[in-house]
Amino acid sequence: MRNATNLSRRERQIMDVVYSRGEASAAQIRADVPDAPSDSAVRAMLRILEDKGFLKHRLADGKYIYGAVQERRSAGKGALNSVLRTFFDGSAVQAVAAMLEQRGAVSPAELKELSDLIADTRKKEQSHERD
Amino acid sequence: MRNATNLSRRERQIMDVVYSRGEASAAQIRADVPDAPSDSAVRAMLRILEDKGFLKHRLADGKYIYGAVQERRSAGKGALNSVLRTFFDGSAVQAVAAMLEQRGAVSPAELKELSDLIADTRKKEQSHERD
DNA sequence: AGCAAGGCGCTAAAATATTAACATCATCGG
DNA sequence: CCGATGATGTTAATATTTTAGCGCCTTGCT
Repeated sequence: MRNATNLSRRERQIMDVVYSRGEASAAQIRADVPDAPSDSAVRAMLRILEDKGFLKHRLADGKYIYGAVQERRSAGKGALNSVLRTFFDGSAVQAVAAMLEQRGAVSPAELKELSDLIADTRKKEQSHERD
Repeated sequence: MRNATNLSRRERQIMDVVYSRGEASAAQIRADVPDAPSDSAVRAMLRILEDKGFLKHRLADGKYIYGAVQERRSAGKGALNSVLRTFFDGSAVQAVAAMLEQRGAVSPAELKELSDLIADTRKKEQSHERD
C-alpha cells in the first residue's frame, strides 16, 4: 500500500481536503470531509496517514496543522496524468478540449491566458530544437 | 454512497480500468487491476458495482462485457474538474501549465493542436458575445 | 450421452477500514 | 492552586470491504 491509488475512501477524502486547502487543522479537515465522522475518528485517520508517510504536521498555537508530504503541484501533475490516461487516452489535447467544452467554465480572459501560455511553450520548444 | 468520491478502493480501481478500456470482460479487468485478487473476487466487485448503478453489462459470445453507465467523456470531465478544484484552485490555466511543464509530455504537433483548439474556442466565444 | 472447461452467482469468512469512548496533557482564568 | 476547556493519543468495537470456496449452467468435444 504505497501509492495514491491504494488509499482507502476516507484516506483519499482527507488527502483531497488537505491538498485543496494547502494546510489544515483537524477541525478544518473535519469540516470539509463529506459525511464527517467524529472528531477523534478524523484524528485517527490523520495519524494513520502520517504513519504511512502521506501527511506531516507542524505545531502552531498549540495545534497541529497538517500538510501533505508530496507537494501540491507535483501531486496535481500526478492526478492529472492519471485522469488523462484513464479518460482521455493520455491525450492532453482531448483533455483540454473537454475542459473548454464546459460552457462558461473558462472565461475569455482565461482563454487569452491559455493562448499566451501555449504560444510561449511553442516558442521554447522551437529554441530547444536548435540545441 | 452515491457519487464517485464514495467508491471503495477496489471499486475505484475497477472503474478506472473499465473507463480506461471503454469496455472489458471480467478477465480483462482482472488483468489490469493492481494486485489482482481471484477471479471470483473480481466478479463479486463487478456485481456490486452493477448493483450500485455504476456498471452495466451486455452478453457477447456467452461472456459478460462490462461498461460504465456514465459515459466516458462525461465522467472524464467530472474527474478533471475534481482535480482542478483539489490541486489547481479550480483554474484551467494552472492545470494546463502543469501539463505543459512535463517536459516531453506534449509534442510539438500537439502544441499546434492545442493552439488551434484555443483559437477556435476564442472565435466562438466572440461570436456568442454578439448574441 | 458423458465429460471437461470456462464463466457466473452466492455466501460466509477474513482482512481492513472506520469509528467513538476514554485517558492524557497543556493552557487559561478564577 | 484548581477546575474547566481544548487538543491529542490509544484502543477496542463495529462496519465495511475484500476475498475465495463452492455449486450451477452452458458449450464444445469425444
